[in-house]
Amino acid sequence: MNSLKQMVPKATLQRFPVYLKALRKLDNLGVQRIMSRELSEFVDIEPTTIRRDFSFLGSLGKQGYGYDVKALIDVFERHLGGRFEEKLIIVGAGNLGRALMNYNRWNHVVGEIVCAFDIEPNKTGAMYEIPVYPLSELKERIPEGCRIAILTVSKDVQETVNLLIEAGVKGIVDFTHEHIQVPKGVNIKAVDVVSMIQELVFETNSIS
Amino acid sequence: MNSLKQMVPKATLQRFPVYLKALRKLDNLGVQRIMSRELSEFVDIEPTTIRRDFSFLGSLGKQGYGYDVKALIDVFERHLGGRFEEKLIIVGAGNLGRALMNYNRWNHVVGEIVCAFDIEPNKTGAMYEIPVYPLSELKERIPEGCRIAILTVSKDVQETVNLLIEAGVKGIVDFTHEHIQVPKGVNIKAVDVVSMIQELVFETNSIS
DNA sequence: TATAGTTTGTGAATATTTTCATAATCTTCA
DNA sequence: TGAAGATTATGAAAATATTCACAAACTATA
Repeated sequence: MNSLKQMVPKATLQRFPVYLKALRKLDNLGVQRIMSRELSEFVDIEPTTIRRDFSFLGSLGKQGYGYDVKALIDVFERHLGGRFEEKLIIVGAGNLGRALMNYNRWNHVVGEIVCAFDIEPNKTGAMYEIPVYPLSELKERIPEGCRIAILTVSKDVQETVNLLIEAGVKGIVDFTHEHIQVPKGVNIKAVDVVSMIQELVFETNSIS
Repeated sequence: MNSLKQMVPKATLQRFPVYLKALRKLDNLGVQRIMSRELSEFVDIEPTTIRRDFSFLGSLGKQGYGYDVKALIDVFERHLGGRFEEKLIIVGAGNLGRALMNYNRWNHVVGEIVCAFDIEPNKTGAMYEIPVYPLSELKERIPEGCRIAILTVSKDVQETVNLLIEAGVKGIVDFTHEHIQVPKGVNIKAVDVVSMIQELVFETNSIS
C-alpha cells in the first residue's frame, strides 16, 4: 500500500487507534470540527503531540480552524483498515474464542470474522453464525486474503502459530499466555490480562 | 509499599510483565540460571536493555554468571503482585465476563477473582463457582482491599466506572470500547481487540 | 478588503529511552 | 590459589520521542 512505516515513529503508531476511536465517538456526538487542544482533553495526549502525530499522515488541518472530524476519520480509516475489508479468523473455539465470536462490536469496524478453527473435531460446526472448521483444514478453509488471526488456543500454541504463518497470516492478536516466536514480517499483539493486572498492581503499589 | 515509580521509566515498566512471564516459563522448563543474552532471544529485547531494566530493581545478577531464575522471579513477584494476593472483581457478566470467569489460568498468578457484578438482576447468582451480585450491591459486596476491577459492561460505562472509583478501585482492566475519564491516581489498561487489529493492519500495510 | 484572532505545522530544544563501551567482579578450572 | 574467561552494572553516547515557540495560514467580522 504505502510505506509510511519507516517514517512514522512507533510511539505515534500506537496512538493512531486511540485517535480513531475518539474521533468516531466525537462524530457520533455530532461534532464536526475539532482542535488539537480539545481533542487533547479527550484522549489525554498533549496537543502538540497530536499535531505532530497527525502531520505524519499529511497536512490534515487548517490553521485557525482545526480539523474536520469526518475527513480525519477518513484518513485514519484508510491507514488503519477501517474499511471493513479485513477477513479475520479466530483460532481456538473454547470459552474465550466463543465469547469473541459473539463480541460483535468489532464487525463493520475493521472487518469481519469469516470463520473459526479448532483442533478438536467435536467443537466444529457453527457458533453465532460463524462456521468453525477443524484446524487440519486451515489451508483449504482460510479465507482468501486473510492476514490477521485471533489466537485463543490453550495448547500447542507455537505449532498453531507455525501453521498460521504457513497459511499466510501476517498479524496475530494473541490471547495465549505463551511466548511465541515469529519470523520477521509477522507481527504479534499480545492481549494478556494477567500482565495488565501486574502492571496495575505495580503502579498502584508505587503511588501509595 | 515502595516508591520506585518515580525512577522506573515507563518503557521499562511495560516490560516487567514480559520478563516475569518468560522467567516463569524458563523456571518450568527447569532452567536455573540465565544470562541477559539468552533471555534476549526469548523475549526479543536487547540484552543491554534487559540489564538496565533489571538494574532499576537492584543488582540482581552476578558478573560472569548471569541471573538466578528463581531469585529473579521472586523479585518480580514482589513488585508485580505475583503473590496471589490481589482480590479481583469482574464487572459485567455478559459473554465476555463469563469467559473471563472461566479463564482460570490467571488464578494463583496475580490473585483470584472473588466475585462479579452485573446490572441486570437476572444475571446474578453464580457462574463457574464465582458469585455474581447486582451492581447496586457493589459497595457492600466488594471484597475488602479490592483495588483492581475487570470491566466488561457494554453500557453505562462511565457511570459504572464512577461507582468503582467510589468503592475504592485504583486500577481497571477495560474491555469496553468507550473513552473513560478517571481522576489522578486511578489507572486504566484498555484491552481493545479492535485497536490491536488496526495496528496490525497498519503495520502489515506498511511493510509491503 | 483589511484586520484581529485562532490554530496548525514544524524547526529547534528538551526529555526520555536505548545502546555502546568498559570497569568491576564473579565463575571455573588447572 | 591464581589466571583466564565470562557477564553484569553503569557512565557516556546515540537514538528516539516530546514539547516549546513561532511563522504561516486560515477564519471571522466589520
